[in-house]
Amino acid sequence: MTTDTTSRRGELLRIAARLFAEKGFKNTTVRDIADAAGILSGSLYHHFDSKESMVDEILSSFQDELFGRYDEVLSSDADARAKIDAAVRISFETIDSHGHEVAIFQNDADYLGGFDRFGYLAERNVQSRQVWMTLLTEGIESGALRRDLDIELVYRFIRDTVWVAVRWYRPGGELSHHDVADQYLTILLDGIAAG
Amino acid sequence: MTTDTTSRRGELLRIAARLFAEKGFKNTTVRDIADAAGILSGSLYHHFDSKESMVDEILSSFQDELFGRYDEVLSSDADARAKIDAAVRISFETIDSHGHEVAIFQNDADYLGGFDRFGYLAERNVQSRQVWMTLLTEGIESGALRRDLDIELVYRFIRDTVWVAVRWYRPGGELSHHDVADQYLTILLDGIAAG
DNA sequence: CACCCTACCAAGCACTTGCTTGGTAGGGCT
DNA sequence: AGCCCTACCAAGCAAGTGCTTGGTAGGGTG
Repeated sequence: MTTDTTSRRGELLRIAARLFAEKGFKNTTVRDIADAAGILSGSLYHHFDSKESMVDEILSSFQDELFGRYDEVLSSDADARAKIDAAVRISFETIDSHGHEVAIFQNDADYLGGFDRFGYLAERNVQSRQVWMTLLTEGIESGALRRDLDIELVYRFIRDTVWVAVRWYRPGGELSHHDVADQYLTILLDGIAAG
Repeated sequence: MTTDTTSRRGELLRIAARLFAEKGFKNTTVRDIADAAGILSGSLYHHFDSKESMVDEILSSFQDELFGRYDEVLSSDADARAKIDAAVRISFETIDSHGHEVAIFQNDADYLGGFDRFGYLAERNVQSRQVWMTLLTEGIESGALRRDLDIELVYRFIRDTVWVAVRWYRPGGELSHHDVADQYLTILLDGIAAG
């Protein structure tokens, strides 16, 4: 046999991530994961402490990567509109490259947040809000964005719309993540009304 | 005792709907529902065939009501923009008045759709798409909406954004559903960019 | 009074769940 | 050859799951 030992663990995590994304964390059993990997459920515990620690590893490494990219945008010296543009594009790129992780976060963060070990999920939410509020405030003060909107609502609008696309976006489909981001930014910035 | 016999069933359904919305269908046990109602789990089966039939009843009656309202808008003689406006407002009103049902549909439709008895969920999705594509096509042809957008994408953005608000909107909070709809329609139609 | 009906209880069954335990195959290293 | 290490198997346990069964309290109706 000799499956590459260094990657077997990662392979199991990828399999688990796919199932968690498709069926939800609670609704995915360790036997589901083991079946998909061609082993028995008990054998998973040679690699991982628990089902929770699997999803923990999946989500935490994903979040670290994502917020690293946000930080790059925040600290860049582009103008407000360009930064908002960049932050939106990061989201759609992430849905393209890490769709499973995004789906798990979207669907199961509420449930997982109830456990101590997933406290960082709530922290990341706060952090995400700060990123966007900074960008939007910058946009309004620089005159790039209109002043007559509720900034809190605009934030929620963007956050929800951007991430919920994971429900229908499929990598390799007709529309690339660039296409989707282009269209979304057009709607967000200029609206769907004529003239 | 003598709890009003005609409403006891409905009361149990309301309790179940709240729990399904808060914790998800699969993650809500019949013991959770019974506890919240102050009875034993087995006693639920005097009123309902199964846990599935509870959520079935909750969702189907809700869907009937919702699509009845869409039909009214479609068959009205208002202009395209007014119809889109009305359809969006229906959604936020529904989130206000039937938040639990909307949440269940948003979170568990995928899972429930796997069972035969919930085939109407997929049908309703098709129907919803038709409603919106009709409205958007009408809007473009009448000149109310711009022609340079992917209509399929516009539909998805509207659908997702409108319903995902159930995640944060709370009836009786600072913002009424009218406020939210106003702001949302402004963003959707005219965008967030200045002048 | 006798009877019925609604709403419930008490107990438990069959199954699924996450996880544990003791053991094994087989490649690599000395 | 002897040994270790990684990856896995085989079996099963305790808790939790949806649901069933036989029974009961108590108000309403004839």
